[in-house]
Amino acid sequence: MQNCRFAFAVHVMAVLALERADCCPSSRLAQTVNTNPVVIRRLLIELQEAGLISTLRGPHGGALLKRKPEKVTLREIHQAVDQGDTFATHPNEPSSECPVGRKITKVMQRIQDRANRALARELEKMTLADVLRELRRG
Amino acid sequence: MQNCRFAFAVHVMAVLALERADCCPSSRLAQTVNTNPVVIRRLLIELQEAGLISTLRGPHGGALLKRKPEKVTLREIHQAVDQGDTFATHPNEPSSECPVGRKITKVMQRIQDRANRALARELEKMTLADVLRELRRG
DNA sequence: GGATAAAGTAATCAGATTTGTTACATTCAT
DNA sequence: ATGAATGTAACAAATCTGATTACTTTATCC
Repeated sequence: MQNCRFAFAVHVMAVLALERADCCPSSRLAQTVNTNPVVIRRLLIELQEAGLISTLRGPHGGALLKRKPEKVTLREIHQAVDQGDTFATHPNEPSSECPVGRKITKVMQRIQDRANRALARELEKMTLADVLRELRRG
Repeated sequence: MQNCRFAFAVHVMAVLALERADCCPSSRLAQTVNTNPVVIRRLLIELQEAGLISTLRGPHGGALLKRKPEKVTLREIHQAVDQGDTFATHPNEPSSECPVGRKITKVMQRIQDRANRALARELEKMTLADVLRELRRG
């Protein structure tokens, strides 16, 4: 399996959404996610660059949602922290002496693009507000 | 990025489709993919279990498509060799003392399911014959 | 029936990636 | 000034993954 940054990010965003206007320090976020504060801070930087949160230094600092949960799609969260492809391509250049090897990379790239777009379309349908709703229900 | 088994599998299946009725040994497949024959053989086992190919031992042995390329979807190839999820979940159990931590795993699982299904739907639309067509065109 | 060529398989290696950790610099409210 | 927080670099540890070696099993052909 792959990295868990998306899961961490959704978790963090959900906690921030519940906190509303209160700043939430990385130490607290780290506790509920059950990881190290530095891991969280690295994540916060990416969420910040994507314009989803802002952070404050100093006492009473921490992270803060910049938008209402209804206005944040899971696609944005995903792209913020996990900009890679859904699956990997050939690690070594395929043989150029084979008609398939010569062109497969380009064809695979097109398949990748379609897969990425399909995934993005689905994540676009879900917002942070939906996640909160599901958390309430169980 | 993740594993490249899907890319390898599509490559292998495309070569087998071009070979038609001829058996193709793992050594030849390994050459065009540019990897080790054992890597290919491990892949062939999975494709075989999925009912997409059959293999023969002994001299003039190798792998052989079981169906026409029009009847093989990329979804089948993907599921055969890459049955995992599109993204990973929390490596460590989230805190049960936080209302989010207590339920996030289940919610993430639902998100995963939707993402997996969306990906599968897209891959279902493409067949091995489509791949061959694109390989011919460039 | 022996030689040969292939798949099947187990064990291991090497490299890359990723998460977690420590330490420290920087910022800012009080 | 102090203290609490982020930002950040460096590194440790674990995991994953592709590649490799070596061997067994199976089947074909002479």
